[in-house]
Amino acid sequence: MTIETMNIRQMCDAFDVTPRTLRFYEAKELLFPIREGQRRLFTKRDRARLKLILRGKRFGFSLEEIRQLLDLYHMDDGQEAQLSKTYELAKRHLADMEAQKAELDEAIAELKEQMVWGAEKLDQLNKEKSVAA
Amino acid sequence: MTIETMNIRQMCDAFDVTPRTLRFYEAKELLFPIREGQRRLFTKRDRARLKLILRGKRFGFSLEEIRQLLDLYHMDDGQEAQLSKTYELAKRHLADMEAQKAELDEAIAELKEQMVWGAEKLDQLNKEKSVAA
DNA sequence: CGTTACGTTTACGTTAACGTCAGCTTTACT
DNA sequence: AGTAAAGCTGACGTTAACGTAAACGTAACG
Repeated sequence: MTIETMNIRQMCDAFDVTPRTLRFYEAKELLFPIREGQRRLFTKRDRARLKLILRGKRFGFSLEEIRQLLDLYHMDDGQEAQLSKTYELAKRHLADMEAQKAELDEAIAELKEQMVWGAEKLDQLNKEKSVAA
Repeated sequence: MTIETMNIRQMCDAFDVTPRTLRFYEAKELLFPIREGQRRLFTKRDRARLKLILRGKRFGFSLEEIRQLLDLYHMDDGQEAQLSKTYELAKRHLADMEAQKAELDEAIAELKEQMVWGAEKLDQLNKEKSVAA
């Protein structure tokens, strides 16, 4: 069975972030650890959110953008008031990500081409060297 | 026939950036516009580089990382000294981008799933409304 | 019971990537 | 010649996302 809650150190080790980062995310209302006295306890929900946060960052979204998106993933059945708004936001992000994917594919192709060129050049240099030897 | 060189305003309009940005990139040695008196003239080479810069930024690379990568694209046949180093760097970036692509695919799939859930919820809310009417 | 380890709050510091503004040239009209 | 437009060079300001350090709490260990 997996641990229900984690302290700050366990979180840091699990996700490779600093305590400062976790406190910062809490201050920005991206995470909501519960308190045991004054210590923070991070729940399964916090861990799911953190995973999404870190992923979002890798794709170049700001913490504020991510915060809004998290609502879609953690919308409890109570407050569907903003659901429609959140849904629109998600649609925009999805479009964003798909555009990013298309461009990424192109960039990868181009870089590969350049590297073929580079490999040829390197090969050529090595041949010259072995002739000189 | 395409224009050989562009002034700063034409560049800004073409790439949707500010003059400050172009001067900043020059200061950081990412661009090397020639001078006509004190005015900058951006060549075809500068335009190619700027395109790569902006693309790199969208993938979350820092300007410094991008600056180093640009060497691979604009290595003239003279200074192949650093070619091998640059090649290694490009390999790392390529791996980076392919990892990013894999994760992006996953993220897109997950977000889509969430949106299906959201769509169902929205549908449900609309039905309740029309019953009430 | 002292101290070591882990955690907390508060607050100022830092870096990247520009924005903004002042003051000066140069070019383009009229 | 006068002046408006476009560009230039500093130089200081700004925002996001943390880093870092001080000063304190508390819980367990020897």
